Amino acid sequence: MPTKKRTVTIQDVAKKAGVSVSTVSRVLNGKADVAGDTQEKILGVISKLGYTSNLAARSMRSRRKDLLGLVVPDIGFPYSIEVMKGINRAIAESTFDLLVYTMGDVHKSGAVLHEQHYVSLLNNSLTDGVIIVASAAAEFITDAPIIAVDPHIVNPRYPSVQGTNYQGAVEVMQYLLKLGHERIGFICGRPEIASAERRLKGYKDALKEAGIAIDKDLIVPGDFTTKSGYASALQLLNLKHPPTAIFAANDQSALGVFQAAQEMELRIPEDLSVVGFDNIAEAKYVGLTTVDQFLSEMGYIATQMLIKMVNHQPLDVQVHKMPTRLVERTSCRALVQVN
Amino acid sequence: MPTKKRTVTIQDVAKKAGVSVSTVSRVLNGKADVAGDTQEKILGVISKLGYTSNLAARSMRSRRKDLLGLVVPDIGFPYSIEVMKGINRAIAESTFDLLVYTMGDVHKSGAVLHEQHYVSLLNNSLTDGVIIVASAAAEFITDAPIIAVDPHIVNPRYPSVQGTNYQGAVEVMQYLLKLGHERIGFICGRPEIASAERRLKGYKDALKEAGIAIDKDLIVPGDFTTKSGYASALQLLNLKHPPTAIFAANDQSALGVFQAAQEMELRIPEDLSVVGFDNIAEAKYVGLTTVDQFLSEMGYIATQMLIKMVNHQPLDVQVHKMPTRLVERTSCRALVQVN
DNA sequence: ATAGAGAACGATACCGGTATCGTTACCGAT
DNA sequence: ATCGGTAACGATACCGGTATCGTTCTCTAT
Repeated sequence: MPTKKRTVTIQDVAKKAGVSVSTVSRVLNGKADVAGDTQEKILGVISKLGYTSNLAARSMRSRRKDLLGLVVPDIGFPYSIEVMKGINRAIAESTFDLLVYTMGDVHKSGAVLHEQHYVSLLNNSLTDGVIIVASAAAEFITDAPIIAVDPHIVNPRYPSVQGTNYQGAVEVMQYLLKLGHERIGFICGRPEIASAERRLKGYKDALKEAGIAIDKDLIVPGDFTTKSGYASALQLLNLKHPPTAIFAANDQSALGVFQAAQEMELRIPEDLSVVGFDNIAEAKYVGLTTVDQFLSEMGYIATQMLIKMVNHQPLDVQVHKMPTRLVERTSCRALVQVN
Repeated sequence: MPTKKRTVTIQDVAKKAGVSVSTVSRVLNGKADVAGDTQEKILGVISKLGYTSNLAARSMRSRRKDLLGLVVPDIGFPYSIEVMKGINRAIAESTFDLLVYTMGDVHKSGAVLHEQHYVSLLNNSLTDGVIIVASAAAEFITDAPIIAVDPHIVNPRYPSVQGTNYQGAVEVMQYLLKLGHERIGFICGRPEIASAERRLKGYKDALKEAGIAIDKDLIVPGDFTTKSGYASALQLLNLKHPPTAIFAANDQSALGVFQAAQEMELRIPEDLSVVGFDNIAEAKYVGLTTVDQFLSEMGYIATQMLIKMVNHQPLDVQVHKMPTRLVERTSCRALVQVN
């Protein structure tokens, strides 16, 4: 065990170089007021001592940190991953770095509280601005740049990037109806989340539009997980009049439908048509027809908007609506002749 | 635009509650020396004002932060994602939170420099310890708990969790040899990375062991990306004597082999056998036979080891070797009768 | 020669917390 | 009545940087 070496501070550098801390700080921040040879000497000492500045100390005094924060419920979710890819890309193109705060498990108790805590933690401490993904947190924050991707509530007090969940769901239904399906099951998302509610409404409205009565048995609960998708699919498929098609509120639960179908020895799409929502990476591999809501792009745009806010530039729009696109793969079958 | 509200500080809370900052701090940290009603009043003020403590300020003075840092090259990589899942799990079980630092793009210039910078940034500023994933950074760090997952160099000066890359590669080769393959192509990983080198050595040694001469044409370069896997696969498949099987240094490049095969209208496994390494999520969907090196578990164990280090508990081992397991799926075909 | 300007650098306050030590009030014991 | 002990709380130094202002020195213009 090596002796506990104290970390090198700016004081050490100043002493070693025979100058004041002020001068070292000036060199570190590229200010003009330093003679050429002094600067060289200080830089030499810095690299010799292996000095790196203390983020905490710096961010206390100076406003600008060139750092953006990201609060995400669960890093492991495919959904989060897609969004993060886009954020990553925007970060790589910018002068900012990224600090991700995660709470490990959304479902653990007090997660929302934690979430709020972290947002303000990042917010008034370390970062210039914060991106919140799929959350209701930070409703009380007013004093710093914040942007939400797919917020849980419809009209947050801060800017956001949202998918066109309603329109996307309607398109799915029109597609299934065109294929001749009339008994279409719907696996809900978490009811407290705005996007889940929008998709359900799209499902219902499209049926009404087509003159088909809504059968309550065909609408089953869910919480966006594969597990719940599996359970709900079983429920649907064991109905006396099971649906010919299932529309799951997201791809993760659609994957659960695949599991259930396999277990009941139903082939997709021959015996059952399935559509999801999100277009996560896995969807491609299982041939799931779904709605691409360009999650990565949402992350990308949100980051760019946040950077604008940090730089005190005006935003073109407070709410950026991201269009959706139906991605037709091999999980649906036509029951009628389609032109 | 709302007026720039100053963030609420401990001073504000103290003033509002009619006590000193010391007392507020005591309440925040759960110290005993506070009267019951005083505590209640302060807690009331805190929630009324929506106060949250400034991480930067706190971590400057107090040694313990209950926060672990993670430096990861690219959040979007399936490899990183798997490791992070395990870390996430360990974090959820612990009292620590996690701060992830990413630089967006490994391939952007100066990334290694950035990486080192971030490590020490987190290290001596914000976190109690740091996990480094797949990197050569932090060679110069000596003064704080650090652990590496799959480090780029063989013997880092700090503890690490490593896969048994050599053994895993040997097993793959023995498997392919048993299936009757003799012309086996190898797509390399990034040569500067220790694990890539170990896998290559496993490939060569297994061939030697089987008495098969090494054909240099069958060993092609790569850099762990799907793109390079695609290009290298084309190179192999256009050989005068193309291989009957390709062993890619990781799953990502194996995915590139799939692309190349599809383009050349070769069926897998009928016309070409493919094996990867890592067992990322995608591998399951395409039926890729690969080596599971339990990335998630590696992240989990590394986190637990780091927590021990932070708590000044002794480590059982400095280098935790994680065994590998061949996952047989549908991307390989037997050329001979196998008992 | 002297004033004024500007370059180069130092001294110090300050950011928002925590750690340490000091102070006050109140209690029972001598 | 005086004292010692303890509970409750306040005052202040300090963490490691940056921002601000002041100081010193040189050089040029008058």
